[in-house]
Amino acid sequence: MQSALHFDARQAQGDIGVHAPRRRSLSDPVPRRIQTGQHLFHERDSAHFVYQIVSGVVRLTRLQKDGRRQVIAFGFPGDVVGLPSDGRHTTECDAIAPCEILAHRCTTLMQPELDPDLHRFLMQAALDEIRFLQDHFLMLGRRLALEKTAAFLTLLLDRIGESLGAYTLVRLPMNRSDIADYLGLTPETVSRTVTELRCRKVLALDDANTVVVLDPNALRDLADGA
Amino acid sequence: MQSALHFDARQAQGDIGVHAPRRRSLSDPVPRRIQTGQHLFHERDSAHFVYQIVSGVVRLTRLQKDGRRQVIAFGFPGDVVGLPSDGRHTTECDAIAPCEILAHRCTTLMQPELDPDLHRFLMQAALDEIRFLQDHFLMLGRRLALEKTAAFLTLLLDRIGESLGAYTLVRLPMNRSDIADYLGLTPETVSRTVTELRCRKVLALDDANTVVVLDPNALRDLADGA
DNA sequence: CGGGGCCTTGATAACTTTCAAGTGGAGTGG
DNA sequence: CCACTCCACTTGAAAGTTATCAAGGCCCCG
Repeated sequence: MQSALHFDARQAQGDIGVHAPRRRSLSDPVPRRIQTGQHLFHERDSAHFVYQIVSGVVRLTRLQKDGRRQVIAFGFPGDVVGLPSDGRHTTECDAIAPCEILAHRCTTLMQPELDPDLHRFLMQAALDEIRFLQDHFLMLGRRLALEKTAAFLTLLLDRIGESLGAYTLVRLPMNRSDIADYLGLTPETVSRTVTELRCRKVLALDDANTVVVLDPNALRDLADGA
Repeated sequence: MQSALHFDARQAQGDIGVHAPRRRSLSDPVPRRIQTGQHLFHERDSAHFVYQIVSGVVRLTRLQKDGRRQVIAFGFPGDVVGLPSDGRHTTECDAIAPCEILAHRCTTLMQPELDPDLHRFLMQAALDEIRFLQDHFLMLGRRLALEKTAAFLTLLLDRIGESLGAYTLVRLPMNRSDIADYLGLTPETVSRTVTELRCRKVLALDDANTVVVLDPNALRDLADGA
């Protein structure tokens, strides 16, 4: 247990909504800092805020009756997470890296007049989220673990790749289990697949969570089923 | 080829937007009728309308480079389909049963003042769509074909089941390939799985597309991994 | 009556999961 | 500074599940 570290969403919402200074957008004036492992919200929580990731990475998950877990998405800088349905959050959300996060009032979703600019921003975020979730289907729908993993790494490459001379560095903020639960595989299979990609000289690993993409084109081809 | 039957979205949009009488909502005054096999829109089409299904069923798909197809969703009465990202449709959409459909102008998405009620309706539709897509993940993420198929049939049971005395009738508007492409399986595996459910007395089939759910609880248990 | 599409079923191959063991690095305490 | 522990990752072997390839049945329709 790490109750001392546990981030109480209701408490935080109180802080933000009641005590924090406000700007025209009714948003956090400055990003809130969140530590690894802390929760932003839980599934079925009454949703008072949506969250915009400024830095860091969060993990959105759904828990199943039988205890298994599905990772719905990872939230990277620029993403908006916590969009509610029927006034409630639809997933768990916790940080897998230290984050800076802006909170925006949910009321703006259904009341454009409160903040027209923010409202438009959130509408666009919702529409983009739909497209992104559809993209995720193409990954889960792929048949082979190699294709799924290559598609996932391609996504990260485009999203958080850091140029490293001729190659590109991808720092994985999530562990093998997270990737497995995102792709519908087991951690062992993910591990084996990464090993296979390394043997094919598509990747090199500095350590388990630091990937160097040696051959981006080969990676994309594998992702597309070549 | 069935070019005579092919529904040209741009043509239809012209009809709706320019010639059709308008109401306060800028929507179709009466539902437009669509026949099986006709397209509402294609992936990457510039999006001028979103569509509300009044009756019938549509199929939302994404095509892959290698020719494979992922069924993203089926649109049933009450659903809104065609929500755009970056002003473009993100999937193919065609009817798999005769449909009545209302078209709503996309401009309302980003300009609440054009029709506040419709705007709120569409925002809610977008948020609901996000939750629904997340639900779909739990199906695709399941490990066994039996669990996936049971989860899918449970969804249809709740959505379009028709009470039939002690049992519930589910008329499948889609074929085995559609189900397979929705669940990330092959048509053969879907067929075998349905046969298995029939052997277990969970289902009975009138014909291949007419399912009688004999034991809904068993179906739900299987869907949850029991 | 013939053709085509869809569904079903069978046999085999390919793939992934499961179970188990071993490796290595980070953090802790002596 | 070193030994120890823990945890994540990796690797191996066997079992289980699904895909693939192939064939047959059924129904609708021309």
